[in-house]
Amino acid sequence: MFSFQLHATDGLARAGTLTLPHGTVETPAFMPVGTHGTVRGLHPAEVRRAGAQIILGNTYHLHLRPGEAVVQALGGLHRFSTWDRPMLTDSGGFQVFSLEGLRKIAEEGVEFVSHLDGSRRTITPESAMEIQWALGADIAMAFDHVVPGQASRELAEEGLERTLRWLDRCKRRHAELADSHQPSAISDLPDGRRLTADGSVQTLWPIIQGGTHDDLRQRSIEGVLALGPWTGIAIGGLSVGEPKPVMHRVLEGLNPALPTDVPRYLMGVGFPDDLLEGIARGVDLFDCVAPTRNGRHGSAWTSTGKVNIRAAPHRLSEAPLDADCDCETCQRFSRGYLRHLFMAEEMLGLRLVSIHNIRFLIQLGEQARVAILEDRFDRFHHDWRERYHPRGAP
RNA sequence: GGUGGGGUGGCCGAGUGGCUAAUGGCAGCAGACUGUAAAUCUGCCGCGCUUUGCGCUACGUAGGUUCGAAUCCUACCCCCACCA
Repeated sequence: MFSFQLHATDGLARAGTLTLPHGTVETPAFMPVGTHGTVRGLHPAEVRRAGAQIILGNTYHLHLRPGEAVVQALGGLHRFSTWDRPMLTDSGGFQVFSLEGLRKIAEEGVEFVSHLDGSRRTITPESAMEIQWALGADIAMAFDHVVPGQASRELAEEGLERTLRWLDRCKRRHAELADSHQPSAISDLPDGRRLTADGSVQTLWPIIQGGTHDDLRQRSIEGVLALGPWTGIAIGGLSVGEPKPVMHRVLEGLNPALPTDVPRYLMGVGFPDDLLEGIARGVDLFDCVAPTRNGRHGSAWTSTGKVNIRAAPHRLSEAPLDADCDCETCQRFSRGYLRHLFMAEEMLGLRLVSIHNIRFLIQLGEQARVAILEDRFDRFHHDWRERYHPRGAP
């Protein structure tokens, strides 16, 4: 049910196919983020047409609202959202980082003050598994302790050691859930719908931490592998405030220690240039809120750099966002119209640029894959960088 | 014709002697955003310059009082309400 086939490598870059209960994912691939069970602003059909093979959901947010019991009662996250392809749920570990000030970390778990109503919610490694099991994504993520990019060695070490201890607990609880899952014993609702998520099986992926310290990263991966085997391994705690060269160094340092026969997932990355830098360093999967968030904010990526569609010069432009893009937005709408939509605060504008940005990243993954298969990734990467000059970059 | 209220920067609208080139909001301009507390946030926003500063112009118009006026006085112009 869970397998990864590596088709080709080009330097450290890899092209493969990941097989999951709800379908396959050709890598390298970008996974759009759908925190609340929806890629914000977009219809599942639009996400699909943008080329998405797999999307994310979030444990913390879906636990608070509507609650995993509701999702489960309505058939699991796939059926609930009508996204019938692969899905991955994040564990809430990132919220330990992003909701700093609203949470308290203890060995047992993390106590959150709900940002919705102020109520106290505790997420433990065990409950993160139970929630994700109820949501029913193909891939569940271990509950981890993410620390900021500027974190001291001491804090990074604390985060990585706790993440390892929690991983052990996640693995045990997830195994219990899987063992107790008897397809023949799925309880049914009176109307015949199944209570468990599609009746399909779910896999658990661990997360490597260790901040920006190479030796801590090594310790983290050794600890993770000792608890294996795994069907995929995630690299967490990057793109959280550390300089880019540091992220690159950490990825390079990790490479020799990573097994080659499982996909590597770099969590929370990234921007287009980061995607290629990650692929160049052996990463297979990415996710990031940037395409949708930036899209809503009027910031679009194009093959020749970043474009702020609200900027005055686009007022009379008939050109598409990106002449080289095959997305629905670029095939149909002018910059002038898109700018108008943003100035008028029409929601269509937010959606159209989100669609473009998602398609842009997915297309980038597709192009990289072809280049790797044809053994010309370095050339592709170089040429791409030559054209893409994000403002403010050297 | 009379009485009362009012005319402030692109718009709305505070401000009733110095701390006011003038609070706010809108509009406009530019930027940020990396496992989503984000359709959010930040900066600029009279003109010019050698721009952490300097100069000029400015609160209907003209004049006056004062060391100093968007703020006080006079006249005029215009707008609104009510009365004839």
